Amino acid sequence: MTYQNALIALADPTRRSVFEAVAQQPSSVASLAKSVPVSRPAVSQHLKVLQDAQLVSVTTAGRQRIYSLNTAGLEAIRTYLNQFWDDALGAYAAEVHRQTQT
Amino acid sequence: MTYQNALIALADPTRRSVFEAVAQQPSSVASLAKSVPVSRPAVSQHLKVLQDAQLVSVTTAGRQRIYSLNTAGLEAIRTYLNQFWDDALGAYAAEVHRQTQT
DNA sequence: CAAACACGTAAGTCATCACTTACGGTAAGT
DNA sequence: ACTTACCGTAAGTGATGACTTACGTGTTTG
Repeated sequence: MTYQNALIALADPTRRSVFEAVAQQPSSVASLAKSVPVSRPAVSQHLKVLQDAQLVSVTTAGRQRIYSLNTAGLEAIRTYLNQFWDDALGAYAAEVHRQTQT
Repeated sequence: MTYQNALIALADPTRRSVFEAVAQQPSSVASLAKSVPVSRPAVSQHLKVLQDAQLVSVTTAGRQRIYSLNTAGLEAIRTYLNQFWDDALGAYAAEVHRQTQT
């Protein structure tokens, strides 16, 4: 369920930039807003989407909100993608079998 | 460059359904259109996006176009995501180091 | 050669979404 | 207490994109 949100979250370029910045180093919202060509509220909205997708986590520190990487969303995508590697192997085996049937 | 297109391609639900159907079994366009609640031209458009993202490949067979799984797009996403696991490990190590500094 | 099939593409429509400004609420500084 | 800093949310706008119908191209069949 969450891998769908994670894929949608990482599809947008600026939201992906925000995510990459958070992954490199836990940061506040204002700090993240400086590394991206959009307004601070826009960054907040992106962070909400990333949080729903379990790609980032928050911790309140005084009047700051420190966002950090959450691997749960990444794990969700990875397990989803692994399924297709099995499909690829199956298809390859089937092809080999077909070629062998002279 | 292609991992961005791959993420965008897999973000849409119906396009993801088309991709999953192709991964399970190489199919023609008309065949795929039956497994999804949209028109045949819509499926064609989705397949174009998937092909640009190197998630599917085509091979012409008579008047049919057989689409099959292409692991290149999947590989692109995987290597992109792996980078963040390294980030997570680095952040964890830094945290351990901080906790150790009494 | 004509008819039918499989498919891609063009053009247009409608909804979703990314972004902005404006506002309210909480925590720190003076 | 008053001001300043940090942040989330509401409302509105513009653009992107997913979908439809209509049409053109190439391939098989009668």
